[in-house]
Amino acid sequence: MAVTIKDIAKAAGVSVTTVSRALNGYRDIHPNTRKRVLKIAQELNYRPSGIARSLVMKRSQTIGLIVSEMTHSRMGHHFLFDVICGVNDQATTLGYDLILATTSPHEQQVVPYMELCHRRQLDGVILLGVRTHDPYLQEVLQSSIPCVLIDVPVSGERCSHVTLDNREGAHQAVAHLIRDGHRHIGFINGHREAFVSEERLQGYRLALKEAGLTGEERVFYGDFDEASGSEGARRLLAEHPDLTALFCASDLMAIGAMRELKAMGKKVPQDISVIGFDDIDLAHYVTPALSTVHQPRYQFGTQAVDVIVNLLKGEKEEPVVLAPELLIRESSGSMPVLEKR
Amino acid sequence: MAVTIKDIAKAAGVSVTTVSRALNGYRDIHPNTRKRVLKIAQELNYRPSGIARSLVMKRSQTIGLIVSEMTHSRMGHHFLFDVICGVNDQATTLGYDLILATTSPHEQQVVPYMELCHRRQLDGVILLGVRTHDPYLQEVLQSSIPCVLIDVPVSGERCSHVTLDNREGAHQAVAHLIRDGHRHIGFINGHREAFVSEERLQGYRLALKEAGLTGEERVFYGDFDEASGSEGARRLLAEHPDLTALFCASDLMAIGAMRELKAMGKKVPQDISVIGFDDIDLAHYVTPALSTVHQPRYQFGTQAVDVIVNLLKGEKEEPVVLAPELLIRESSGSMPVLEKR
DNA sequence: TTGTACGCGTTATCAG
DNA sequence: CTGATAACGCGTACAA
Repeated sequence: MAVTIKDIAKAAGVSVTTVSRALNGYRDIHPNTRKRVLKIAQELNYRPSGIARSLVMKRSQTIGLIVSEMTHSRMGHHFLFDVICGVNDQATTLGYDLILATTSPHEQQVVPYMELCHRRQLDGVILLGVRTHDPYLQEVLQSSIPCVLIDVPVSGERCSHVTLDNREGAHQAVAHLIRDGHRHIGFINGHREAFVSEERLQGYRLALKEAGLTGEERVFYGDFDEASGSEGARRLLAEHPDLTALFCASDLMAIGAMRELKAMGKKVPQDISVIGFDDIDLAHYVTPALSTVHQPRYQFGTQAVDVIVNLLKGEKEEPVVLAPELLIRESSGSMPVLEKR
Repeated sequence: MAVTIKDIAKAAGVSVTTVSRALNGYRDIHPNTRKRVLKIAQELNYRPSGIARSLVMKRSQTIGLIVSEMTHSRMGHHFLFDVICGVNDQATTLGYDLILATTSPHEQQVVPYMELCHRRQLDGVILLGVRTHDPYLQEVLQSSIPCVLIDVPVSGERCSHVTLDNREGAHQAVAHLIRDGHRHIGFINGHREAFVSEERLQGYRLALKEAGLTGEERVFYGDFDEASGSEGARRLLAEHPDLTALFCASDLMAIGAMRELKAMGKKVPQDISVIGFDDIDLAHYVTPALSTVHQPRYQFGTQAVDVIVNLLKGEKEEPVVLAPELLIRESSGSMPVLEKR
């Protein structure tokens, strides 16, 4: 059906070797021969077969983006889409194709990591959304194919990661609240199986400690989504009515918390301040606009590709840790100390 | 490096043919031989090469999802992500791999459609975000590989599409406004190069016509994003101060319009009603919550895959037209006739 | 039931 | 500068 280099060879009266050389820009070929071959290839509307090339070259110019729990995980599209865009754009720029695959903690038990990679001859893999105990984490390290994890601080021989300085991000947010006069600050964290949760907890603790508030640790573990934010607010305030600020490990939880606070008759930020994490689109559309810690999601994607491509060249890659940025909007403010006491 | 059927054959003392047959579940093979082969394959940790298989089978079990203007187009992730999820999930379910590729009106001129398809031996393609004058539209129809367009009402021999009944969606929204007493209804449409724009315009017109409001057509063409919604509101109200309702071809434009209206000192919905289109997440987070026409985005994806897979089987496929659903929230309401006059 | 031989489209090796 | 020839990993007539 489709025209191959064999057809071109025939039409040009040369061997396939020569055609291949002409097409791939080798130097040891007569300029005229090349021109003729190129012209015929053009006329015949020749398109190279990446498949065949992959088979013989043993590399596919393809990277896999494996996302665990794409639909349900973390903030769903609020977080994932930008990362995917970044990965896609940069992969395209660097001449790689992108295969999108999804999995889940369960799926990971039935389909081995290497199965996915080998089937498609993936040159490298970017892994997104894996939890601390997921099977793939081990398999990745044992695998011979380069991999970069996003938001999972694991590295190895052919393995690196890109993430945010989550500790610093949480620290900035909580330190800001403290500067605003808050002394009783609750923390609605993500679930324990996310690496970022531990890091953000550390940032929260650090900020409290710096302010001599060590005994004031109030943590609730949610699962990053809105409903758990509501629950967190309810629980924390039931146990600790003196809380004047809430720091949340995701914007979605912050929004859930704000909804709950409103239902409780508390005004944000007059009665209680709220700061989120992620800076998803919603954050500046809700009322009041949500103060939050911005994550450069698109960059996560582009950087991950950069790292994987370097890994592919055999270079050892240091992890990439991006900087958070605290954005203060309307949901946080000074604690009304004077009025209250 | 990796273990092949050749290795298995050697280890099992049979020919590669036998191995191939055993692995692929053929019947004409001795049960014991099969067991032995399977066992050895297992022990050797064999993984089949999809690449090699694709080469010989001439199909890759891969479908391409080609998105034009992924980052900038239409509502960006608000629309795309869910579709991608649907495509991905259903493709996985049906045993297909997914290659994600992006393009743009400009890119389409430099990289021919068939280039993309052939390089990866795509079995079929789902095309998203193409405009009325995009080059790929023609190429798709000439191509021999099956394709389904999303939101582009074009069909052919090996080509079908899935879309919303946009005309009906717009009609429902505008008819609803009319039932609420509105007589002067502006329409902020998307740009002219989107197929859906024309369809929604028809729905708007139909509703006006049914109410004997033919002369009341007030249309502004935006480009689906927030800023153009603001501009639309400004322009329309400047020229037609008597407007008491605005129907917008996207939620983003509706949100932009509401922002502008607020700036103009108009209250929604007391002074003017607003209805959007899409039902993106933002719609029910903004204040007032946005009335809108819901699109089953995830279904767009799954249906597209279903259609493409049937097309692959050689079946002729009818276009899929999904039903819109009007959701009335807070941004629209009865026209305050009595108070005003 | 099993094996031989060939082909898929391409690149690489090595002579000429 | 060019051309046989052999891979790459797998499926499949055809034979045995």
